[in-house]
Amino acid sequence: MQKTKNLEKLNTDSKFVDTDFEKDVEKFFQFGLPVDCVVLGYKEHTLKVLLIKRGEDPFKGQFALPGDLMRPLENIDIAARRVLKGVTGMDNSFMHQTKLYGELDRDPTGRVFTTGYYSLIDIAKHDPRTTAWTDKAYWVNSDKLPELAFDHSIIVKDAIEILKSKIRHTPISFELLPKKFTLAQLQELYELLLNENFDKANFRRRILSQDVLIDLEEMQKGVSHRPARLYSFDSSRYEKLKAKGFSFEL
Amino acid sequence: MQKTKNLEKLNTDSKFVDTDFEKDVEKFFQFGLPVDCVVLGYKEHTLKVLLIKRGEDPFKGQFALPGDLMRPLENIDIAARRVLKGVTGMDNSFMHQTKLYGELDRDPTGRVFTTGYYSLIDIAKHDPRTTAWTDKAYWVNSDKLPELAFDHSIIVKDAIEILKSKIRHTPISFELLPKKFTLAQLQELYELLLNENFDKANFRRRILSQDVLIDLEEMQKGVSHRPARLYSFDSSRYEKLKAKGFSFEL
DNA sequence: CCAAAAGTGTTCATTCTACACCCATGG
DNA sequence: CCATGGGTGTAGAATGAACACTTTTGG
Repeated sequence: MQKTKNLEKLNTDSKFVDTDFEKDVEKFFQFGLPVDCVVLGYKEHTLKVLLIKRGEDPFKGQFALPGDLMRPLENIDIAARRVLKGVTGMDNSFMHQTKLYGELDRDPTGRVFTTGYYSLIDIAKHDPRTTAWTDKAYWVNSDKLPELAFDHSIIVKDAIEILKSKIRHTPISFELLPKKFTLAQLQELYELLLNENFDKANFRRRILSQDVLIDLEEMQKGVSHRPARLYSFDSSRYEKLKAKGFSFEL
Repeated sequence: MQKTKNLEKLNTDSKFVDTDFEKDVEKFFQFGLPVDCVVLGYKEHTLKVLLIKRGEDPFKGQFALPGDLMRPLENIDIAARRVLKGVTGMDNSFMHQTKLYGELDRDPTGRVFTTGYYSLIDIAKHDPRTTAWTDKAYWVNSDKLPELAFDHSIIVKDAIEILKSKIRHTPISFELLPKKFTLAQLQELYELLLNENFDKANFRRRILSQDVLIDLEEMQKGVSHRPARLYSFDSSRYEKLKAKGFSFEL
């Protein structure tokens, strides 16, 4: 896109209208609106990002986020889930939107927006190397990311930051675990994402004192040590407490 | 838009493609991508939202958020600022994006997305009733909102929730105050947004202990009581602390 | 000297931190 | 009976809440 000459003027003078530009409306918006997914995965206390290698220009051969155009009558969240399922084969994972990206120069082929999404999965259970994308999907350590295509590096950075802040101040962590989980699993997840170690005793007290877990009175089985107690998240209780001004912390 | 018959199928079966629908791509995306602004304002310890009365169908005569189509080569943030300036006359206020909205039925005229933005201003200083929008702009108490056009009620709710959570856990509050401010002004802002009262002594200690304010060694002038000390936010110090793992709280 | 708001000190209760210790299971 | 991780108790430090108090200005 060469028509950048008047960009500055367009974006500073609210009365300025370039008719050549206006004629391009159709062309620009024919590109549609994609979603790009930051699929985070953990394995052995490391946070990884699922990347693909682009098969086409622009940025051919470079790492990028998995994404796709939204279909004309497709819900945004559903488009994101479709992409996630395509790469990982997973259907039921949690998925949140970050924001809409639309810098003018983010795509060299024209005006293309994109909607950022993120999710988090347990790599051991859902290895994407069993799907259609097999030949081009890679797990890359989140602290050793190469430069990504488009503005995808920024999208990843934003997603990780948002997830970290959410996990501290909202009970999002429970969406990331199986329905029944042990406090040790929960602690592991927090330590992984916040990159911090917690004292076992203090961690359990802090979590339990918030009073949003249901003690299932059920035990782990088949482990060669004292079996752990299983809990589940009491979302209806949480909603009640929240309505009264309570807010989950840490 | 009558073609809703196949919507469900489209959104559950990832291989299903309706060619009639695909032909409508151009039409749908010609609507472009608007921004809608949740302009929050405070006055006498009350939080208000700036609404307009729609002059056209759909939802003619109903309250709605001020918004406008993004121009083909306009930056998203800049479009939001353009709208804010149109309604309030203000140029330099802070402004953050919430997310992209795109439910299929959010606009009865077709497939229209919108990008949510929010900002917060001091009503006393910037009364919008001096701008072009004069005849149709209203400040409405945030806890007594009528039902709004489109999905604007949801957009407002999301924006307020995000602002509240941000002000608790990040130093966003300083973007909302003048460069030089007193601790009392800061406290007032927190009390307003969180709808909670704080003990003066404890509040100041909490803020000052975070060590991100610069004491300007300067005093308020012309007040008929002991003049307050002026402070400013030390953003470079904050960035340094943040990089070391510190996070601002409350 | 009064009103009004700025700004400080102190006490007591609560919570947090660190660390030592006991418990239940499989092999 | 040992290794392994689950789970608890507690002392001392740090933090927080409540409230009384002092200070500085204009009128």
